[in-house]
Amino acid sequence: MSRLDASLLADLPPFSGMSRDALDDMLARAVSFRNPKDSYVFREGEEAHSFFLLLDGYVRVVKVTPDGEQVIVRYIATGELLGIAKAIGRDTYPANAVAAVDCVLLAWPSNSWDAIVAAHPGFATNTYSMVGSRLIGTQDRVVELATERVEQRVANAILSLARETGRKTDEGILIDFPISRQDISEMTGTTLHTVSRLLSGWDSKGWIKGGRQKITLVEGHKLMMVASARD
Amino acid sequence: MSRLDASLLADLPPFSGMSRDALDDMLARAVSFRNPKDSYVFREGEEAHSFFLLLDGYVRVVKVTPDGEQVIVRYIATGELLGIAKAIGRDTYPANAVAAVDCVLLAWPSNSWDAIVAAHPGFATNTYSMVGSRLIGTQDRVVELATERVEQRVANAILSLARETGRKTDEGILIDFPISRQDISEMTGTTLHTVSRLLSGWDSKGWIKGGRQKITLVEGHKLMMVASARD
DNA sequence: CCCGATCTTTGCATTGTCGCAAACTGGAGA
DNA sequence: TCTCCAGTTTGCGACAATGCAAAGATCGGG
Repeated sequence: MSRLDASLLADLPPFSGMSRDALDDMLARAVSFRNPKDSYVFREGEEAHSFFLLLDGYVRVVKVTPDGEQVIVRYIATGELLGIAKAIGRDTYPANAVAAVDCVLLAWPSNSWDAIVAAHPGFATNTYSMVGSRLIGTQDRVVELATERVEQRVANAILSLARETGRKTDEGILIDFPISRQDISEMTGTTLHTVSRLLSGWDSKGWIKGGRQKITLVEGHKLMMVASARD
Repeated sequence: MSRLDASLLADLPPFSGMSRDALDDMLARAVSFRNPKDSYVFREGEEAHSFFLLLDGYVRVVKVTPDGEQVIVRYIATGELLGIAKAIGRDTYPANAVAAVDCVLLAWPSNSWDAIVAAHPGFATNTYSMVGSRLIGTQDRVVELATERVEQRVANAILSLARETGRKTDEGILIDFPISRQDISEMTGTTLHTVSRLLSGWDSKGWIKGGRQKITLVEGHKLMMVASARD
């Protein structure tokens, strides 16, 4: 296992406002490991033995319906926490977490949650407000699914992905991990066919640049027009 | 203002596990008031001066889209907390809360949140796990909107309302507050017309009994069949 | 370097749901 | 009791999105 330094954590939102000593203490309680692309970090229903910090990579949080359809609940980006079941009074994970690329994670045993919270109230506060942000974000998603048409939802999904995980290239803003038409459809509640039709339409207008498991946002403002179109 | 007794709170989930003294202390910090039907408890964007416990009645939590469409995010039933912005690191309310019937509420000033949490860690834990349940419930709602058809979503909405707020009558389980077809449509992301068509269809089959702002669930298992129909 | 698996595109028929319009109904208030 | 209004029902045409099917493109591995 590689050596880890507190400076790794210092700039990450979950640890903001914490002293160097506190970070050392947090690190001392954690173990680091890797998850290759497409492997599970945890599975829905599984006992929540650990909670995690994503040190590098991207993780997809996925729910599966009784008849096998997949829905992507959210993407976790580098520096975010995941699997914090204990913080919300659960002892099993409520969804599946899959590495979207090769990932590096830090894991803390769930049974150390109370001790960590007691020792680091700032960490607790940060975590609870993150849960709150996710709740609000998920509610916004409900509003979106309830009121907007597919075209707008797909435009919004691409804009958020570009915003949260985008990397600037000379063509535009590239979404930083492999993402298929199918993935976009599972984020927006539609089919890969419809997504493909929309994306190739925008591609031919030059608003985005598509590729195999790749999307580059070229003209963000055009997509914003689509996303907020009144009709 | 009427006299309030700690026994009012003792059985409510947010206060479970708390001592009588602790409940007295909580009560001492709160003020009670009434909200007539259709009045706002708080509005989206407003500074979160207080958080609330619903002592009696039902409250609708509503979001409004840029073009004026309404979405009902959730119903708050008697005994639940609402407006706990401070618990999730916010200082404005993220949605509107409207009394669905005449309501009685208890309010605590938001700036006493930290003191209350420090004095009553059990209350804090209960609150955080409630936030977690709401997050998980909202995620389930996303999955539902993304994968199920209108018919199934409407069936599910009625089943949950009956489960959470139902009152047994001789005809079946009556939803305990006035609820219009429009309300159901705002919960399920459809139009009042489609809801009306579905309900009158089920009514003529005897599965439910409709009325003006009234729904009675007669044959729950039939609706469960609809809700989980593969096609 | 070529093959096969995976991902993407596109055409066409079908349909679930909406949007509009109009008639109906029940209950509250005068 | 009558009136009025908000809420409900229902018909019908329109269309967004799906489902199915098949071809095309791209990448990784042998």
